[in-house]
Amino acid sequence: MALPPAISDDSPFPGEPRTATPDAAESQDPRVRRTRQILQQALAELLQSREFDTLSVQEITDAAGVNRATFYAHYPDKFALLECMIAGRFHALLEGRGVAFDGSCNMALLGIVLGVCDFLTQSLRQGAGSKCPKANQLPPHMESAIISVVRGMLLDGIRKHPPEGGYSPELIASAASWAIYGAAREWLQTPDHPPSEEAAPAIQRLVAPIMHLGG
Amino acid sequence: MALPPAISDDSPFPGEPRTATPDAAESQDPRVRRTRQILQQALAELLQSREFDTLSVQEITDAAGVNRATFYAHYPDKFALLECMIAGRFHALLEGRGVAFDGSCNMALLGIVLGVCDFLTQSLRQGAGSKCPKANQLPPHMESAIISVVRGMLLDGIRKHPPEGGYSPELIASAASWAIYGAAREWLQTPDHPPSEEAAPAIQRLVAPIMHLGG
DNA sequence: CAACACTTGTCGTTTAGTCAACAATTGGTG
DNA sequence: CACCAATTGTTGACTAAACGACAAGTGTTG
Repeated sequence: MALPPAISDDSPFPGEPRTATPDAAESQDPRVRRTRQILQQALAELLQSREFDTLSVQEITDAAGVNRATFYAHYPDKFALLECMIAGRFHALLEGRGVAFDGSCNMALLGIVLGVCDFLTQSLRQGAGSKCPKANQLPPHMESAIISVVRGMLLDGIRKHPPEGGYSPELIASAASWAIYGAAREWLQTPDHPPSEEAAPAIQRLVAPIMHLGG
Repeated sequence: MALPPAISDDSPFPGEPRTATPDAAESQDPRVRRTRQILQQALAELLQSREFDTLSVQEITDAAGVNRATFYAHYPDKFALLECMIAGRFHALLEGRGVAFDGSCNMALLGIVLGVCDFLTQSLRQGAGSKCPKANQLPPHMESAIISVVRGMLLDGIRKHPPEGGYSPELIASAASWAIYGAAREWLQTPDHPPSEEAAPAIQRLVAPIMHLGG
């Protein structure tokens, strides 16, 4: 297997596999939680010194102290593990900041945008040791994982406070999440870019019209 | 069960249970390594804010994310867990300092004595938050655990370089380990005691004659 | 080309961990 | 005293993980 599988279906839970596990909801079993967390932790540590593409499933499971067959009981391949790890960590970052669609939608949106900017920054800083072919750029698997999480959170928010423009929540969420990521990426690659606290509100105002379509 | 079970038989491995597990050697299975480490870690964290006697097995397993029945598959009771935790951490301290009976026996003995002094000091510092009935004193379970580890290490050393006094290695190891602990305890309770680097050589010279009996 | 070392998924069997229930014990509290 | 709530070990059924082996694919080295 050389190419990562395409991301198509809706992401069920951050940090939890999409495929390969028939469990619809997140697993209650402590054993399952444990092994998945161990695997994600091991991957994160390996990524500090190694490039993702050079890692084999065997290496990951060895580092995790988990049997290789167990890996395949949770993730279809290493790309799925990477996605779940990214999603889980990004979700944790937002949760740690208390970002949620409880109060103002605009505040939540701003929090998400700021989260994307900061998460992107720290992800690039971490992988600075490896010699990337294209500098200041995340591997595509990571990008799609982040977008997927953002889309899920926006979808939650839209369903709590549905707009009235006739657009499907999925369409709005997809458009907005890709827009947020693209803008954040553009901001980060700009040579002398302002701090995230300054850029995020601008991006938020840029994307807000998509969210409030017809509202 | 109110009183801890007596420590009688020889300790097989530091950080590993003595009883309740039929495994003679340390377990190879990653699962049992994991659970034991998780349980010991959970106990260590709970001890930072709670007194050992007030902890229930349920609380420990809850903190560890391990089922209560699993606890009893590894340890006969919470006292055994405490012993294994202490033994494991003390053993790790010595290993981190490279203390072993490879080269000079006197150097190894000095390292062990120094280890006991420092381990005792840091153990008391950690439990400083809890209101101990007798200040500057470890609960008896911890004391016996430390002595047990020291005895095991001395036994290893004696068997590598057996003295010729006709005494059994077990007797020599027991006498020396209790002497070391007693001396270190006395040193620590002395009001204006010197630093461990100063006290350890003195204790070592005190105990050395026991070790070299007839050699 | 063949030989080689390595990786990828998958499978069946054995073992460890989970979970709910159990009787027995302990420690208050009215 | 009786009552209640919590803790202690233990059991049995179910499930996840470990382990070894397997066929098949991928380089790469001579």
